Amino acid sequence: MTQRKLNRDFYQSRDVVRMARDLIGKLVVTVQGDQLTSGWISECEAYAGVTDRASHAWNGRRTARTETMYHPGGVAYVYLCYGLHHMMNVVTGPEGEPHAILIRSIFPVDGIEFMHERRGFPKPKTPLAAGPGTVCQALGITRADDRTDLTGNRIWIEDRGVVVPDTEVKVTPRIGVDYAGDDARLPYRFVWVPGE
DNA sequence: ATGTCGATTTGCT
DNA sequence: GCAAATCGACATA
Repeated sequence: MTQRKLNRDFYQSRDVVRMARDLIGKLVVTVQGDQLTSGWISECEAYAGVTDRASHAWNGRRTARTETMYHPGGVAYVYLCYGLHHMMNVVTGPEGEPHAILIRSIFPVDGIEFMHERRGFPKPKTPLAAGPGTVCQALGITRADDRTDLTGNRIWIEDRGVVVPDTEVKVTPRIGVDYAGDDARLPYRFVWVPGE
């Protein structure tokens, strides 16, 4: 059996946009106490280093918050948005290059009941983990998880051998980055649409 | 020190 | 469709 948990080499092995494409169909897992929750990554967006106006690290911006993005690939970048929503990113690439991938949606797999609990038992029609804020809420990820090593035993990503063909992956511009000028139109968002 | 606004979600009109 | 919720990061001074 090959090692399923993605290792540090993987996180540094390819361009951030290619990496975002390849994270579709991988399983993101969190462990909190004896509760394990997980889901297939079904939607994510690449934020490409210092040249990407949509990125927090655009133009080399380096602050206490963005410092995480400059870490070596394979750590989590988690920040607070609108004062109440946590955003979970996967840092990729070599140390010093601030590439990151925002996890926007998952298809829930393990611990679904516990994820419902974390979400406050939303109405049946409400998506459980569709949208970056709800993903973090369902998986129990908060700003305390910023800089968590993704090769550790708190948060990690597994390759379970699921192969998502290009025909099932929609590529679109990113959401909510209108401030980024021309870069707002870059095709850096990947959405898994099974059965397409 | 102060003001603006965000890689959003939810519920109400 | 619209606005409230809610706060820290960042820019400006």
